[in-house]
Amino acid sequence: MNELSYRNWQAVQEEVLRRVNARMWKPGELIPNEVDLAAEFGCSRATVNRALQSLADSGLLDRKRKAGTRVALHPVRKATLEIPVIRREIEDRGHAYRYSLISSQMIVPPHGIVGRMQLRPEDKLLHLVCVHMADGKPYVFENRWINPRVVPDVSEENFVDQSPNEWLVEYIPFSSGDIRFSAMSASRLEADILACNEGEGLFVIDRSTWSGGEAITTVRLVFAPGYQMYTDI
Amino acid sequence: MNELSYRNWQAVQEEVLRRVNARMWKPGELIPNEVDLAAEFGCSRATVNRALQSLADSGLLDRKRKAGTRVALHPVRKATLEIPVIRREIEDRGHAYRYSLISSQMIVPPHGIVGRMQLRPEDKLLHLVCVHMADGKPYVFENRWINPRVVPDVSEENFVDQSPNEWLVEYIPFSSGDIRFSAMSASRLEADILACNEGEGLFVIDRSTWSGGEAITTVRLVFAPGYQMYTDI
DNA sequence: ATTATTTATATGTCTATACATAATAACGAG
DNA sequence: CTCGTTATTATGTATAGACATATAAATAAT
Repeated sequence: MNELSYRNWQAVQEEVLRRVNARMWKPGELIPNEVDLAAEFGCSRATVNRALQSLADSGLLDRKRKAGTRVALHPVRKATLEIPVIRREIEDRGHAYRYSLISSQMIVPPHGIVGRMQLRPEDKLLHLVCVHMADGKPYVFENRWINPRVVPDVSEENFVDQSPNEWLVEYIPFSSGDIRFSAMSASRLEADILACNEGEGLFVIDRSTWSGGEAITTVRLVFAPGYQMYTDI
Repeated sequence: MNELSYRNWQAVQEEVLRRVNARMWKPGELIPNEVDLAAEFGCSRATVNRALQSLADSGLLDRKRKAGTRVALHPVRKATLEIPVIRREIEDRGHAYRYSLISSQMIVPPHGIVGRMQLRPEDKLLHLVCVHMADGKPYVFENRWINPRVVPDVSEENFVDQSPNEWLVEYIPFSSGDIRFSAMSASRLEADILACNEGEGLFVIDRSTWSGGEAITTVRLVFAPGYQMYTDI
């Protein structure tokens, strides 16, 4: 049927994708094994492996040792969002960046934060409230808690010139965490800070960062109306 | 300093990660090339390559041919969101799924949709409005446009028993697209359908799907209050 | 000094081969 | 017929070696 050979993994991937889309290999079905595909495509098994593994990562295929490779029954779409440093995000969009610290205090956090960060009830955290602006207009409201037990240097920093967002990226190791996207209605506080109407729908990111077993920081970012997070799929 | 060898790519990756976190290799700095690292770690260059490539994918390293590999100056965090079929999302959370079609008509879409889907102005699309429910409570409001030129089978389907969300996943090839996350304030329409207050902040996903050069479908999903999208990072 | 050309080099990828590993399928004992 | 053991098999991954390719740096030409 096809005498051309697919000599690189991208070409193999495209051909596999084509066959899945053309329903030559239907959802749930087993596809030929790597050795056979390599023979058919005129390339090595490693090349087929690279192509199939990448498609499995993106959710189109399910692979299991010995069981073989199947077309995913419910292809879970994975959207990869890039979460940049806020300053960069604003500057990349061609706006002037400005940052302003609203408050900074070392206090015992409310119950919710203690739970989420798995702290002892009496632990004090650095609580920072600040706002990032694009061309002078409020862009995002940052409400952050930092654990000074994990980040001792944080005491020396006053966060007047540099935002905690940026400071942490620079001084804290690449670590694990979780992130939540949601929406909220602006309270009086958010409306004031973001210069919007009370009750308006706002995009929210809640993020916690961990180093080993300890919480480094928890932050809520509330974006001004109109904010969108975009990605290709 | 260290006589152990790192014989698999995960071990190499961990060691590289450790060195970056320990600031042995600082942000912006060039790290040794693959050949040298392979020699040091006692493994082959391919193994080092696998480890570094994976770290570059996750945003920790910047790699360029001839220029070498650097620790990223602004490590862009990438969050991978899984976008499941709505029915599955609801059922996985242990709730009873129900779906209800509100309206279905073949009409010329408004200007915004024509632009986004790059249609000719007179092209008619199938417009579907429906709601997905979890344990009888509104969960998400689906507002969808489908291009019958690309999906001819859509005319035979009435979408009473099966939601367009599910039908499309099943019958439409794996294809490219874009996705937008944002927030909105509930209008009268959303408030009625989602049984919430007018003006309430709601989480919104806008998604367009393309096959080759043609738009297949555009959908706006408006989620009931309290909805969160979660992922590990 | 500026621009075009060449060269050197680090990453990108393919190959063939080998062994590891998970998991199914076949087998055998009770 | 059921349960535990063994064999089989497809994927997972390591290796050495080779060539491809982008591009920074050096060199030559203008």
